[in-house]
Amino acid sequence: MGRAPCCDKANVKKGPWSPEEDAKLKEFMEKFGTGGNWIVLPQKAGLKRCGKSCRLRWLNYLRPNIKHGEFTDEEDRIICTLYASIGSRWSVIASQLPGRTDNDIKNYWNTKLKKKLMGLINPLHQAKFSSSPFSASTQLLTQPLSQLYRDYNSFYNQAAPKSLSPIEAPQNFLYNFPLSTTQYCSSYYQQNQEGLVDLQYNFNPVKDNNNMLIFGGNDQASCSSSDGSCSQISYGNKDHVKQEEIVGQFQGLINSNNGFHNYGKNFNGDPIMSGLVNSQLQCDLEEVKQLISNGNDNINLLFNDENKTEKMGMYYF
DNA sequence: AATCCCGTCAACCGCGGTTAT
DNA sequence: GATAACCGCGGTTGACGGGAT
Repeated sequence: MGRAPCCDKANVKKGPWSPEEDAKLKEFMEKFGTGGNWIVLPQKAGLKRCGKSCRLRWLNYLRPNIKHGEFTDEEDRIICTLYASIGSRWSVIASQLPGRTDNDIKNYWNTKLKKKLMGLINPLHQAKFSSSPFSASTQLLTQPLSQLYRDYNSFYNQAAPKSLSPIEAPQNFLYNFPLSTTQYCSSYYQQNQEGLVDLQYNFNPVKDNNNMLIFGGNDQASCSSSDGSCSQISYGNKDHVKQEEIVGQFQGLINSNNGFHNYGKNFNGDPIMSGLVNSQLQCDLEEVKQLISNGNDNINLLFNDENKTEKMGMYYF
């Protein structure tokens, strides 16, 4: 024998909530809280609703400190970064955005943010940067990372030096990418004496023991969740690094996404980049995700100012 | 003015893990 | 231990409003 049914399914109201229902629920919650049981709440509060419906209404709309309205650029950046790292775990993403609900973020992603990103990387825009050595074609690249770095600087120093402001990103940044549910790959980037970017990488069969994703160095930002079940996410120190360093990171990330197993060094000892860089950009969701993932923390480049499209083209090739 | 189309978002549905009986 | 509800989550739906035709 199990429990008694939670409610009389035939006698509960469905559909949009009326202001009167909202008022009842809000008043009850403010006086008594859930009491740890959503199922009996509607009865006590005098609502002809299923407890599940009450819970949703409260969490997504009525509870205090809910933020409605436009998402900020910073919020955009966080959503993109986390989506690239952990996928559609909206509750975890929501835990990083105080006042935002998972439902809100999910809707925002599906209706706006995803399209925004796809629009930014459309072929027309690609054409604008077709002279970039990084957007030339869909091809297999096997160049030393340092050469890519030089090419990139050479190109963009001529093309648009003024629009590239210093980029905020952690230095010596440790990225963790999910390989599977039990395996993560870490890629580690540093600037060497010549100002070029070396790449170190290793495979960690140790996903987080505590469901923790680590995005950076030593400093951590705390995380809390409305339901107490949050996965923890910490960010590293936010040293400023120069554009050149970002380039190195970015190259490495592309490589990461095109197959970790191909990672390696050439005969000269230079890290090589191997894998397809797709300039056709037929953007389905997975590809948007991949593109975000390529930029990873550098996604903040997209949300810096009015010239978002301009910057997108520069950094996504 | 009527209709269609599309974007938005609140709410529902169903699943998987957990918990009470 | 078995059963069935609870709970939280992510995917999907459908009502609504505004713009286009």
